[in-house]
Amino acid sequence: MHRWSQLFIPTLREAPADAEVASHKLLVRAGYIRQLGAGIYSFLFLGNRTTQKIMGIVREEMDKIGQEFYLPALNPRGLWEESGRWSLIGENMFRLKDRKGADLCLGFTHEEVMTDIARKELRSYKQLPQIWYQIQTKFRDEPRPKSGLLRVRQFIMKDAYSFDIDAAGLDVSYAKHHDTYCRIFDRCGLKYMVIDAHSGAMGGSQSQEFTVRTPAGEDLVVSCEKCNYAANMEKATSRLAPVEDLKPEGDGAPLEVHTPGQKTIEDVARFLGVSPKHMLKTLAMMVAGEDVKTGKTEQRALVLLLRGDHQMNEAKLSTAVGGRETRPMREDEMQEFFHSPAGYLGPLGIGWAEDMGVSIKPALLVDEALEGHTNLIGGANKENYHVKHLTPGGNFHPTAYADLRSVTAGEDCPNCGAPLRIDTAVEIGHIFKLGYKYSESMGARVLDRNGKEVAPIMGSYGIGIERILTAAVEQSNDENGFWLPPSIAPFEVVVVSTNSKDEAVRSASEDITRQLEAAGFDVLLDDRDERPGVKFKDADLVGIPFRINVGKKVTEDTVEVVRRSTLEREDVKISAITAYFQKLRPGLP
RNA sequence: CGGGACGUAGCGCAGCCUGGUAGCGCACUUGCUUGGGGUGCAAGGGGUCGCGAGUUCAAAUCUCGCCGUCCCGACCA
Repeated sequence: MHRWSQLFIPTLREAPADAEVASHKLLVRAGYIRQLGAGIYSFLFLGNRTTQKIMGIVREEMDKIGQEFYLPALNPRGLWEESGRWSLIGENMFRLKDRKGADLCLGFTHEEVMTDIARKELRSYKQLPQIWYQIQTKFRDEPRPKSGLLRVRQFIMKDAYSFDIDAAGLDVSYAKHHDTYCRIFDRCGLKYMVIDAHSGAMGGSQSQEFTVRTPAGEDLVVSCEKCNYAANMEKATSRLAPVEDLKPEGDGAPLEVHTPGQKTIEDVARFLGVSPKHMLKTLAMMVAGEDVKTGKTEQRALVLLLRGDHQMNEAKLSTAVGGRETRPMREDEMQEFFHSPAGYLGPLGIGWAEDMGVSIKPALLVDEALEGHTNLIGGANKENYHVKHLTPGGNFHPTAYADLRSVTAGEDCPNCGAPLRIDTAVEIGHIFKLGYKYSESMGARVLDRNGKEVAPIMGSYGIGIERILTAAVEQSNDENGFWLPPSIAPFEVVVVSTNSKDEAVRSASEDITRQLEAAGFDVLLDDRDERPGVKFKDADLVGIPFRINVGKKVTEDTVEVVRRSTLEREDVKISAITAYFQKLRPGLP
C-alpha cells in the first residue's frame, strides 16, 4: 500500500522563480522533478512513475510491430564519421575523449549504431523487413535549454528504425508506425495532431510530426478547422484568394517610375496607389555552392521574388536550394552584382542562370504565387526608381519557380478552402522515411530476389517520452495543479483520509485503498496527519485524476469521489466504490 | 554566439544605491491547539550572502575576473 506519510512527495506552495511555462512550474511544485542544471532534470518518485507508465504503453504497442534493443549511449567517433554526421552536427553533439585520447560522443540519435548492426548482420531480402527500437537516453547540447522539460539536454526517447528491401516495403513500415503512434498517443490520452513535416536538408521523402497544441510549444502548426489538413509551418501551403492583375498603361513595356525616398513595399504601394499584392518583394541572398572543377566551396548570388505582402520561409528556401546554406546578401555585394542600392532591387536587365546547377550567373527563384501574374511593380536597380509592367516569364526569366512563402492565418485550406489557423505546438513524435542515406553511406547491403546487392531502405521514428508528460500537463492544468489521464498518471486515485484521528475514517480509508488495489487500481493513500485543507490542495496539485474524500459520512457508508478535471463531486457508497471505478474503466477520461 | 536580467536558509523574497549586528513569509523541529480547502499560539534549528581576487580599519553592499541560472534572438538531425 502506498502511504503518502511514508513517501517522498515534496510539494511546493510556490514555483521556482525561473520556471516560465505551466508544465515546468507544476511538475516542480508537484514534486515530480527537480532541476540539476540547465536542461538537466532529476525525476523523483511521482515523475518516475509517470514516465515508467508512458514507457510501458510505448513498449506494449511497439512490441506489436518491432523488437526492442538496448544500445550504447557512448559512441566512437569513427561511426559518426562514416555517416558524415561527426562534422555535420557540430556543436549540438556532446563529445568527449577517453584516457587514450580517442574521440567519443554521446548518442544524439541511433541511426549509426542501428545501421552498423544492420550492415554486419543483414545479408538477404529474406531477413527483411526489420523494425528495431529502443527506449533510451539521448544527449543533445542544446544552445538554449528552456521551458522546463520541453527543451532539455538529456532526455528519454523511443527511437525506431526500419529496414526494407524496397520503397513499397518502407511504405508498409512507415504506415505501421503511423498507426502505432496513433494508438500510443490515444492511450496516453493526448489530443494530438498529425501534421505534414519538412523532411529537412538530410533528404528523405515523407515525414509527419505528432504534435500537441499548447502556447508553450515551439513549433508553428497550420491546420484546417473543417478538414483534417495540418502541416508544419515549414511545409504548409494554402490556396490564395485570386488577385486581379493591374492593367498595363500604354504599350505595356517596362515603365520606370520616379519613387523618391520610397524604399519599403508599403511605402511604394502607398505612393503609387496600389496594393502590396501587386508588388514584388525582392530578396538578395548568397548561397553556398561547390565549384565542380575545383571542388572548392564558393558563394553564389541568389535572388528571390515574392509577392509584396508575403513572407519568405527559410525552411522552404532551404528545400528549394537543396539544403545548401544561405544568408542575406551584404550591401557591397548588392552593388557588385546588381549595381543597385538595397530597396530598389529588381529582376530586369540581369542575365539570370538558366537552371539551378552550378553557374556563375546569379539565380532567380520566383515564388509560385507569382506564376502567371502580370504587370507587377518592382525595383529598377537604381535609386529612387521602380518599374511597372514586370511579368515573370515575360520580360524576365526566372531560373525556377518554387514554394517560398509562409502561410498566414486565415488563408484558405489547400484541401477544402476553409480558413486555416496557426498555433504553437509541442512535437511529441516524428516519423520519417529516411531512404538510403545511412545504408548507402555506411555500406549496408543485402541481396535481393535476383541475387543483386542492394542497400536496404530505412525509416526512423521517434517519440519524446518526457514530452508526452509535458504535453499532458500543458493540456490539462489550472492554477491549483494539473490532472493526467489515468493511463499515465502516477496513481489513478488518491484516497484522502480527512481526519487521521478519527478511527472510523482512518480504517475506512485503508479498507477502500485495499479494495481498489485488489481490483488492480493504482491508489495513493494520503494518511498524513495534516488538516484536510492541506491534503485537498496537495491532491489537486499532483496530477492524480480521481480523489476519494473519506470523511464524516463514513458512518453512512458514504464517501465523496472528486473528478479532478471538472472538480465534480459525487457521493458513492463505500461498498460500491470498486464497482464505481471499474465502470469508469477502461475509458477513463 | 549577440542582447537583457538574476544569484542572500529547502522555496519565494527584502537588505546593496548611501560599506559597520544578515532579515521577512512559507517550509522544518518541539509543545499545545485545530480537524472539510494551506488552523492558531509559543519556543527553536538552519546562511562560507555563487566562487576568486582587489579597495577598505571594516564588503552581502564598491571594483575586476570567473562560474551558474533564466528570458529574448540566432540555432534546433
